[in-house]
Amino acid sequence: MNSFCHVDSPIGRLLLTSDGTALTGLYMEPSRKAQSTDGWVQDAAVKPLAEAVRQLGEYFAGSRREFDLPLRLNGTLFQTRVWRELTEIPYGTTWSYGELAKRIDKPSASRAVGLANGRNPISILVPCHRVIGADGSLTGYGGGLDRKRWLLAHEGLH
Amino acid sequence: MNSFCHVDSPIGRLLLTSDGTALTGLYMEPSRKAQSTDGWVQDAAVKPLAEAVRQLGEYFAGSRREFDLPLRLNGTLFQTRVWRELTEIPYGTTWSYGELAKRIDKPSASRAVGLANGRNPISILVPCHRVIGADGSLTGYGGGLDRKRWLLAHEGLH
DNA sequence: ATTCCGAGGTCCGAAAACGGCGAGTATTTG
DNA sequence: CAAATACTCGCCGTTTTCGGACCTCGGAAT
Repeated sequence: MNSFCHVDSPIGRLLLTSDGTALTGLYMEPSRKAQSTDGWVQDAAVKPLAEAVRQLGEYFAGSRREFDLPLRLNGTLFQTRVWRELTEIPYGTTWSYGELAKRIDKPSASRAVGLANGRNPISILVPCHRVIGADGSLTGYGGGLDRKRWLLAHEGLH
Repeated sequence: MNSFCHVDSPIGRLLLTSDGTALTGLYMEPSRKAQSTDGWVQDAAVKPLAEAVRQLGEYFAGSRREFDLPLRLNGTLFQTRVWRELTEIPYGTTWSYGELAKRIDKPSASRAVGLANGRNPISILVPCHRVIGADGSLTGYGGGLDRKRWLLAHEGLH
């Protein structure tokens, strides 16, 4: 049973989704890639949703640097490898797309990494905002570069 | 919840599947198009399965000529039209692929009908064995021509 | 800084291949 | 001469394949 809920944050309202046992999505609104919730149930009491809301509150308050929550990442083999690797980037740290590519043994797939990055279904918790260009430029972000900048600044960078 | 069960018959062991409310498949074993039952539950007590087993017993015993059971047919628009039309063919009767094609208002799609026929997920209950070539030849059958021959003979033909 | 090009995974549309056919001609048989 | 086979070709929904385009890059050359 799929459920969802919303939560407000310094970077706008967030949409969280869950299959009941794990968190399956975290989308920023408004955003082009708005997830459709047709036929889903709005229920903030679902365990993964409630837990995510709590940890996000602590993250934005500055008292939490790591998340501990079951995530379910649905994607191609390559995408899930990228997304899992993303969760290895420490708080307040940035990697380049190329570094991430090397980490998953595809040293020349940095551009494909960017593509997979853009498909990340769980923003913030899977910290795709911590990946920037090799020259230090932010290059892009699903929720808009402003939010990427905000998140990195919030983690003490720049 | 998907469940399945097996039943023996004069033409070999049959695999039956159900989504809990209707019958979703009937496959002959061994067969190339063996359905995978990964993650499914073996439970012959599920209503549609138990009912199908009972009616199949009567069919093979010769005391039943029509089936009465909820079926769920998953396929393309064209396929479901073909499969539904198949259930209109009376016991002990054969149609040609071309006749069936005319019946669904696609008089020149006899070859496509053959294709859809081969994809029939519920053998016997959706009697694709009652369709033969315009010249009377059996032409083909998912479970093998021997079984097609047997079924037609069982229904008093040839 | 800017431009150029090669890299690789994914998506999308077009095109071709693939059959459980059938009708119409050829070719073979008694 | 029939009548039974054999071949050819058009038929059409589905599946598979293939070729480009796209993109949150990076390094080398201007």
